[in-house]
Amino acid sequence: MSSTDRFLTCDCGRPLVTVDVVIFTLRHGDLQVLLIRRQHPPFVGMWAIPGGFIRLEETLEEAAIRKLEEKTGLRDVYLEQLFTFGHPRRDPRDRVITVAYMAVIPATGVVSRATDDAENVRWWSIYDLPPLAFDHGDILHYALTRLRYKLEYTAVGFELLPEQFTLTELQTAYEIVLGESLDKRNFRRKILSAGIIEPTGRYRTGEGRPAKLYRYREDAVAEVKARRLFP
Amino acid sequence: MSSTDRFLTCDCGRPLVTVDVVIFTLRHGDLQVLLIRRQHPPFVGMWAIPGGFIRLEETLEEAAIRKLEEKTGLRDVYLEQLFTFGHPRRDPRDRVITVAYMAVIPATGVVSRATDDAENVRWWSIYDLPPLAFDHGDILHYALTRLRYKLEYTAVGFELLPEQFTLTELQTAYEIVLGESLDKRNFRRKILSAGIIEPTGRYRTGEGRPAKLYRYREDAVAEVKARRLFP
DNA sequence: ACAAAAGTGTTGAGAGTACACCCATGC
DNA sequence: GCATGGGTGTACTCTCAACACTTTTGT
Repeated sequence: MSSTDRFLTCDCGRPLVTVDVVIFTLRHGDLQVLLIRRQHPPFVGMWAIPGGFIRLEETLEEAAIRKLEEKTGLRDVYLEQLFTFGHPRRDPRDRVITVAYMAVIPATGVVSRATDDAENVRWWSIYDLPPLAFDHGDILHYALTRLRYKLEYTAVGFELLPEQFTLTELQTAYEIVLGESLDKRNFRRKILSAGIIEPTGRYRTGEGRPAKLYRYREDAVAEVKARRLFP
Repeated sequence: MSSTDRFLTCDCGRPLVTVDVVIFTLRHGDLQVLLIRRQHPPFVGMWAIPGGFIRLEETLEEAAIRKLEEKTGLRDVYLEQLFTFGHPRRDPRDRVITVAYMAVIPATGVVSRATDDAENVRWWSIYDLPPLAFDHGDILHYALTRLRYKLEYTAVGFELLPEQFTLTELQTAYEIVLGESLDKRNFRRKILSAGIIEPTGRYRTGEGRPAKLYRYREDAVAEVKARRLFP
């Protein structure tokens, strides 16, 4: 069944249910989201959050994982249910309820499929978005609020970085998401005293003094997953 | 259309969507939730969170408000979307996705309709629940976690009390929800310095010294509503 | 006068904030 | 040797936690 057919085949009083996945990453020193240009009515040519109908035999999270993999080729990334949007006229064709998810993928997460069709699938700065279809502006606004919020009391910020990273890279990631600059000494003390990262023993060389590389501690990863509010 | 019909009339690949409303209140010095005994299969005789199908022309929040009023006769109470539960087999009959809400009503909120049918609609202690239908145990567990969590950084606790209240009543409400006792002096200092309540000038008399009555400040009420994460 | 609940201050520990210079490497 | 980014410590403020007695009323 094509997605368009769903709007034609039923008059039983049941709504349609979709998942939409806000995919955040860091690119070029900027917080970006993956959007898709719509090819079909309504809102042709406008940009939309990747999403689609849930299948009857999959959970909501499985649907979100499936959509995420279709667009990015990635699995096993941070994924969290955000909110369910269900205004009766958010889609002009039919009653469509969407369960919004947020995914956070590492800066180096090579996203091959996203560039297959660069005209219609691309990354956008969260601070400079194109016109958006449906209520997707609301969804993105909510996702950004939640991401910033969780950055302060969970370790979700680490999901934006590759497995090994320097403290400066971590601090820069925080600064980009929060949209404010942080004090280097205080940031380092706070992160290190939290005991959630450990040095790998390796160094990253480049211009200037080599920087010590860190990784998240295994048990800290477990703790982050536990903080996903549900399940 | 009766609720049972919905399970018979469609084979179009669309799920059913319900709202379930976890209604919290304080009764007899205990944190309680309103539950309904199921009269129809599945899970006959087990207890369930009040809920029902959304109508095509109402928002999700309107559906939750409607369900809340049907069961309690109350409007204009604190209501917040919690999480959407959508395991494919959470209802054995059909694919049913439920958007869970949490309502918090004052201890004195006279709930007339809840006692119309005291056999099948009653309050239960959150700490001593009967066998629950569907995944309603998970939903209640999540709701309690969220309520405790928000108690610490929002003013949702005030929703459990009538318009005027004493500081001891407020502290007791916090202690009941959190399941731990709090220091009287620290609690009072923290609440008063937050500047969200003000004395009414009246006193409650009873045994012992009369207690000063407080109310939430109007602008604090606005702030609480703003803290509902969405919309 | 006494029972019952309301109300009130101080101290110590830890967390957060502000702030400026030296260090190790590549070229 | 100099440009580049990495790495470090201290003092002040504020918040949080622990802790016990006095005040006001009704009977």
